[in-house]
Amino acid sequence: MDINSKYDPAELEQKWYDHWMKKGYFHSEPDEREAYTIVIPPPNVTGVLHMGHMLNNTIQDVLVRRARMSGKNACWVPGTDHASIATENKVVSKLKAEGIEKSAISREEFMQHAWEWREKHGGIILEQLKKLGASCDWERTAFTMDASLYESVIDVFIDLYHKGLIYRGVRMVNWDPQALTAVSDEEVFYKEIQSKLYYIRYSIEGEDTYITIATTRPETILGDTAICVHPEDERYTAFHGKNALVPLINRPIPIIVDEYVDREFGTGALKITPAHDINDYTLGLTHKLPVVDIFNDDGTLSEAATLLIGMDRFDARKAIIPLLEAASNLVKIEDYVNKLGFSERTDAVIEPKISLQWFLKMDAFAEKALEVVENDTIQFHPPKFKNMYRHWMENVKDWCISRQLWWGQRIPVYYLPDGEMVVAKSIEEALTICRTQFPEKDWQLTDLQQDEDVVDTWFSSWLWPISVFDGIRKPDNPEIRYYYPTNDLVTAPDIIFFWVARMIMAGLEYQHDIPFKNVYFTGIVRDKLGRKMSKTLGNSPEPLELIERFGADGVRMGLLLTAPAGNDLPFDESLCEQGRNFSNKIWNALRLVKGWQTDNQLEQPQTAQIAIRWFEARFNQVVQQTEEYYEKFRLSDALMGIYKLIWDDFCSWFLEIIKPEYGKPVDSLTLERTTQLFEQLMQLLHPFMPFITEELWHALRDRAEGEDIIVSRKPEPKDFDEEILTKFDYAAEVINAIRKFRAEKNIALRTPIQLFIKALPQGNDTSFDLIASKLCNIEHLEYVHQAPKAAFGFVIRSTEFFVPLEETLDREAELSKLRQELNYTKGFLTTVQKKLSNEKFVANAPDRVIETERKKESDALARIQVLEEQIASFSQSE
RNA sequence: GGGAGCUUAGCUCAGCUGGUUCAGAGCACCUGCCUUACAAGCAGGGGGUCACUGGUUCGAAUCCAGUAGCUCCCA
Repeated sequence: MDINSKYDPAELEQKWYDHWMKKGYFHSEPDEREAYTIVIPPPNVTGVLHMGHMLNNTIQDVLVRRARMSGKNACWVPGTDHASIATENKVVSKLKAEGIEKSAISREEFMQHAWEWREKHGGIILEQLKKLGASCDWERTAFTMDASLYESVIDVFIDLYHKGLIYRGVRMVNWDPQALTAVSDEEVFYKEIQSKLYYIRYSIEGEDTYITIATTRPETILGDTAICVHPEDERYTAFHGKNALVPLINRPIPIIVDEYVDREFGTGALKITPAHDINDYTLGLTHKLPVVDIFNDDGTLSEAATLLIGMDRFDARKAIIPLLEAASNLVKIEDYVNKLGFSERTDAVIEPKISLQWFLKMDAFAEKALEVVENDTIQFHPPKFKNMYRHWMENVKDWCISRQLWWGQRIPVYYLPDGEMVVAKSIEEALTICRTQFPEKDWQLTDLQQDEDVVDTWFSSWLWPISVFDGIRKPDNPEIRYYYPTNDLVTAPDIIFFWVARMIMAGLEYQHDIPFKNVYFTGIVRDKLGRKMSKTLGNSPEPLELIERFGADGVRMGLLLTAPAGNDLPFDESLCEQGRNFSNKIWNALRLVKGWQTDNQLEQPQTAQIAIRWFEARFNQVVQQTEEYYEKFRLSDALMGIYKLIWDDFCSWFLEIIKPEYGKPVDSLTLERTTQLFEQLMQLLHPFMPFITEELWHALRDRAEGEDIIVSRKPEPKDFDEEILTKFDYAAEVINAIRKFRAEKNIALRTPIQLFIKALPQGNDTSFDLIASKLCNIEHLEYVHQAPKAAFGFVIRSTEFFVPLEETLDREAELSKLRQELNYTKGFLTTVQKKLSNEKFVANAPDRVIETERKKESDALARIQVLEEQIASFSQSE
C-alpha cells in the first residue's frame, strides 16, 4: 500500500464537502425525530470571514455535527443581516465613485442599486463558511430583507404599535452627521481626545460683572439657554435669579441653581445647552428651559445659531475664538483630555442631537427576559455573563428603533397633511383606515406620506430565530412548531444586549417561549500582543489562507484547543500547526494499519488480547468524559481528551503493542478489532475534524452508498473495566522506568535485556508482563525472591525490579540515589504520621480521608523497607 | 466615580461543594534518536511559595478580609 506520508487536506476537504452537499446531509425537514436547531448569528452581509467568525462557526458546526450523530434531526440555519448603515455606506460610496449622489436619485432607484450591490457582493461570507466545513442547511439560507422576514418586521412594528409599546418621541440621540442618521448607544465608541478647555465670561444683565464658565465646545454657547451653579456655591450666591448674556449675541439667559453641578470642575459655573448635551438636556427638562438647536443634520451651524451659519461645527469652534477674544469674553485656554463619542460605522464624532424618533418601550420586555435567565430556563455558558445581563436588564432604556436611512424595512407609518398619522401595512390599507377614522375628510392616496425612516437592523435580527421559520407571520406553522425553541446559540458577549436579550424578548412576546436553551459566549480572537484582531490594525491572518496552509481540520482544531467558553483567544498560527500535525498523525496511523497483511491462520497473541481489553476500557472512559464535557459546553476539554486518546493511548501505546514485527502479518481478529476501534475514534473526533475523519472512515473499510461518518451514530458511553486501567497505569510506570533506564545506560532498544522482579508475598500482577516484554525488548522476565548479583535495581511503588548488566556497577552512585529516595520517603512518612497522630485530625476528618492517610503510611513503610534492604545488599556486596 | 471578573509552569488554560486524580494539561523548552506509520515524528527530562498580606480550620490554590496589578461593563 502506497500512501503519501504527508497528509494533504486541500483536495480531500473539497471532495467530502461536495459529497455531503450532494447527499443533502445538511438539509433538514421536520420529522418524527427530536429536533436540534441552531440559528447562525447572521453576519453582516457586507462582511468577509474573519477569525471571530471562524471560531464562532466552528463551535456551531461541532455542536450541530454532534447532534446529527446523536440521531437528532439537526438543523443549522445560515443567513446574513442587511446591516443598514454599513451597506448603505457601501452603496453610497460606490454610487459616488460612479458620479451619482444619493440625494440626486429616488428612494426606489437607490434600493435598486442596493439590491444589485447585495446580489453581487453580499454573502461572500457564506461561501467562505463552506470552506470551513460548516454543515449549514443552505436551502434555508435567510436574509433579513427577504420578503417574508421583511414582512415579519413590519407586522411586529404594527403589532407593537397597537399594543402601545411603540411611540414617537423627541429625544436626545447620538447623531452621526456623516451617515445622517441616529445611532444607538451601543454603536458609539469613546476615545480619549487631547482637547482644550475654554474659559469664557458672560456679562450679567444690567450689571458690570461677569460669570465665567469652562467649556470644551465654545461654538455651542450660541445654543445656551441657561447658566447653572450649585445652590451652595458661595461664589455665585449673588448671581442667583439674575440673567447672563450669551457672548456675541447678547441673548439673556437665566442663572439657575441645581445640585447637579460639580463645584470642583472648571469654574463651578456650567453653561446649559439642552440641544447639544445629554446632561444639559435632562437639566433643561427639569428647569423647563427652551431648546435652541444650532446644528443642521450634517453638522453645520443652522440659522438658530445666528452666527457662523452654514459653517462646519469644527471650523466654527476655531472661528468663534477670535470673536470671543475680540469681544473680551475669552478668559483663558487650558489643555484638557476628554472622552468623545465616535460613530462605530463612520468614525464621525457623534453629535448629541434632539430629534424625533421611534421608540420601543423596554421595561416590560426586560423584566420577563431577565426572569428566564435568572431562573436558568436559559443558561449562559459561562454563567458569569448573567451578571452583565442582569445589569443591562435592570437599567434598560427604551430602544430607539428608527434610522434615517433607506436600506432597511421602512417604517409603516403614514402621515396626513393635517398631521394625523396611521400605522398600516400598505398605503392602501392606510387609506382605508384614514377613511374610517376620519370620515369627514375625503382623503386620497396622494395625501398620504409614508415615514421616511427605516427600522434599526437589530429590529429585524431580534426576530431571527422566529422569522427564519416564518413564525411571525404564521405562528403555528409546522416548521416553527418543530424547530422552535432552538437549542443553542453561539455568539460573542459584546452583543449580549444588542441581540441576545432582544431575541429573548421577541421570543417570549411572539412565541410565548424562549428562543434557545443555551447561550455559548465565545471569546474575542486577539493577536499575540492581546490586541483585538481588526482590519485596520492589519493583525488578522487571512482565514482562507490559513485553511489552505493547515487544512480546515487543522484550523478548526487550532481555534478550539485554546478557546474555553468566554475566554479570549490569543491566536497564534502555531495552534493551527498543532492541528495540522494531529491530522498528519492520524493519517500515518492509517498508513500503518492499512500496511498490514493479514493471516487467517495466525492466532491472536495474548499481548493483543490484553491491549484490546485495555484500550476498550480507556476508550469508553474517554467517551464518558466527552459526554460530560459537551454537557458543560467545555469543547476544548472534550477535544483535548480525544486528542490525547488518539495520539497517546491509541498511537503511542495501543498500536505499538499490537504492531507485528516488520514484514510479518497481523492476525485477522486483531486487525478487525483495531479497525473497529479506529472507526469509533474517528466518530468521536468527527465533529471537530470533519474532513479527515470522513476520509479515514472510508479508507478503513469499503462503505455502502450513504454509509458516511457524518450521518453515522456516535459511540455511546458504556461501562468500562476500571481495574484494567489501574493495572495499565502501573505497567506504564514500569515500562517508563525501563525506558528511562535504557536511556540512562545508553542501551539501544534492539539490545534485549533481562528483567527480574522481586516476588511479593501477596503475589504480583502479571497481566502486562508480555506487553512490557514486547515494548521494552525483554528477552527474559522472571519473578525471584533474591536480588540477582550485579544488577541495577529500581523500585516502582513497593516492587523491586532488577536488570543484570555486564557493565560494572557504580555502587556509590546507586547508593546515593537509593539514600536520597529513602530520605524523601522518610520525610513523607513523617508528615503523614504527624497528621495521623493529630487527635483533632482523626476526630474531624472524614473516614475516607483518614483511610487514604493510613494507606499512604503503609505504602511508605513498605517502600522504606525495600529501600533499606537494597541499600544493605549494595553495601554488603562491596 | 459605580459594578463585575481575573491573577496557578516561559505561553494558553484546567483545578466542582476545603483532605491522593493537589500542585495538573497542551504547547514551548532541554537531552538522545533519520528505530521500516509519522522528524508535521519517537523516547526520556527539567520547570510553579498557586499575585501579596493576614484570618477561619486539625488541614487552604480552593473559604473570608485587606493590598497590588490586569480586563470587561456602566457613568
